[in-house]
Amino acid sequence: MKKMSIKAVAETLKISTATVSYILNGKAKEKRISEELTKRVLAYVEENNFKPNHLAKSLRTGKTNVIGLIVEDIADPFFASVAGNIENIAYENGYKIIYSSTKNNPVKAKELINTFRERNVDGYIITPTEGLENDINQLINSGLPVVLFDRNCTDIDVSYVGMDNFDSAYKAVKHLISKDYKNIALITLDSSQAQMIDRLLGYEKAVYEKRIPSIIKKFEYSSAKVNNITEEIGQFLIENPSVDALFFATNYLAISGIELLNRKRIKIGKDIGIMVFDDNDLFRIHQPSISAVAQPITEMSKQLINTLLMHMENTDKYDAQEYIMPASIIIRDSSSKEEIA
Amino acid sequence: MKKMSIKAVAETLKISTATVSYILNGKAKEKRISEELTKRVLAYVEENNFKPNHLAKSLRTGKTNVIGLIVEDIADPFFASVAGNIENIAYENGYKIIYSSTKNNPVKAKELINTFRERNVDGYIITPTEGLENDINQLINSGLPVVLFDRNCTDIDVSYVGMDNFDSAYKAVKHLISKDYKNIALITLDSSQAQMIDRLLGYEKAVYEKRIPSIIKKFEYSSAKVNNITEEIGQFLIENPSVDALFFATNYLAISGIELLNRKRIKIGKDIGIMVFDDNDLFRIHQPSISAVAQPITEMSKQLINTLLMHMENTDKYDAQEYIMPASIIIRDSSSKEEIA
DNA sequence: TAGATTTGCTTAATCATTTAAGCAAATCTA
DNA sequence: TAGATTTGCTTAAATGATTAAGCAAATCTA
Repeated sequence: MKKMSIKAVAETLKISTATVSYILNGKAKEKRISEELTKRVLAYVEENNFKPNHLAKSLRTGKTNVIGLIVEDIADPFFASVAGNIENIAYENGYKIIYSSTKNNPVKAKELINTFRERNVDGYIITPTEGLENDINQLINSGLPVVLFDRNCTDIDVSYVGMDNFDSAYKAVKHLISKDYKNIALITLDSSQAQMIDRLLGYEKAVYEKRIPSIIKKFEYSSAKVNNITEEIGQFLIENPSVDALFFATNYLAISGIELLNRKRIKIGKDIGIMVFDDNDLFRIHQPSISAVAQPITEMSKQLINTLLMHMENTDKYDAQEYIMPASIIIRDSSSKEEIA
Repeated sequence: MKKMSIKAVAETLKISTATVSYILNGKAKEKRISEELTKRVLAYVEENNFKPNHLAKSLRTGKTNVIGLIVEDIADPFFASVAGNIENIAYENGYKIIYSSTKNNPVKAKELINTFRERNVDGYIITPTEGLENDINQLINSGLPVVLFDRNCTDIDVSYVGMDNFDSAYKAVKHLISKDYKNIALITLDSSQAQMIDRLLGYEKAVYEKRIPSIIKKFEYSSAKVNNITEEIGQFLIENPSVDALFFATNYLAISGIELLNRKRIKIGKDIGIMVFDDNDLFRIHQPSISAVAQPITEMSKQLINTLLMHMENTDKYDAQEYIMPASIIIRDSSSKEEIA
């Protein structure tokens, strides 16, 4: 079986490549190719299972039908779940996805944007690291479709899909307060990322309102190795014995924290209240179950890919859009002092 | 800033495109380009941050530097973790990864292989569905590098990276037996996939050896919606009251099972022993913690990508290789009847 | 029936690279 | 010093598509 190309097809059918190309691209009518020939070509192509070379097509048209997905870490359940959700809609629309993880490293993030540009991806979905504003602006100024998610970049007119971190943090802490916890510590990252700042501000609004102390423990992102976190949280609890509830600003901080509490036999719920940002199976199954702020992953993913597809279809007019989705506070055992049977 | 190309570079430097191309591809010496000109070109290219068009390069050379990753579900923690692990090594070697999920649907899997072929990916990493033998054979016969993982295809001479499902299932069940559980049920999928069959055979070897009953509950993969599973397991336990331990053949079956046991207030460890295939954070953090067969994800991922890279570098000689990695049985609270403090 | 229009294609440029083959000038050889 | 070799490049074909422009034959118009 010799290698097929439009040229080869044209030669065997004794017509020109242009004709074949027009027919394959559904422009037969428009280009006044006779119905008879159109049928003949389509039949031959079908029969021989010929597919035009995608690279040549991309080279000529400048479209690769590839979407670049740049997340903090593809192995993280939250991002993996988003990846799984956007995949369907992307594939239905003829797009493939190429992914990569920044590990929150701005240098790596910049590199990734550059390699994706070199690869001529048609659109970008990005969870930006700090200091990525310029690079993202360059994409936009080059007319490339971009949608940010999970965390926004301030001062850039770019589409964004995320959730209301401020409000959901506020509500989550208010829930803890309503359950009579009075010394609620926020366990978070030392980060200037918008979503982290919003979570912190939501926490502070809730504690200030009720005039209870603001107790904040910040971790360096770089030192975020699980072992360290577990121990540092232990140390923190020893130094702050009054603390009666913990509000974790991220998933993995919470996992380390829960591990510590279990190890120390501190009773979650009864001895210490827990609330976590970003739900996952683990928190639902844990005994006692862990209250969490659940991001609307499915809805966010849909909005994300649809917004990007919209941008890719209208590259002429640029119209950045923001979607701030509401989170739901899932109340479970860990935020109630009542004894669990 | 006008659009750059090798042609544009050549024109401004008043030399030919061939010269520029040779220099950029490190063939200056070989092609006897003077050192002076080489430096001049490299300096110009560096200064103007010129990168040759990847599509044109791919079209000409037939290499895209893209790896196709086809897994059951990218949102599954196990596959997400593998995706994260292979990413690094792939990127270091100049490869990007495009992923997609089969959802265990053979039709979709075939389609994916075809679209990846159309996209001219340089190599394939695949967790095959059932009935994918022909498609994989076609890839191999076309000289395309393929590595399977997680589950093998019988009767195909193809590279494979996986773990010893038979032996680890056997050991896991033997551990339960040693803890004095006498009616151990296997909760698995109704699947003809090699890894599932091996897990079943490992289970059966262990129970036959000790002359204890073989009790097997099989789920249709298609019916694998979380709610159903939870209820069906409940029903199964009612119908088989003698069962005193559960060995879950997959991750998500276990999650549903644990959810049910917790809901029914059946004490894990004490009332019923638990062992799970495929460890994850959840099982470590759960109270009581859940014993699991842990796949060596990092090692497998490394082997996977390195084997593929090896194949991609030696497309002339084909030499299929199998790596069966040992799993570790992680013994936690759930497989011991001792009371947990 | 002559000119205009429509039909049904084809020609050839273009996208941006790689690479075999070629060729003049410089240098070597004997 | 004439022929051979080496140096340092260039020419041009090829990769496989898309698409504006063109062109002969058929049909319409008045």
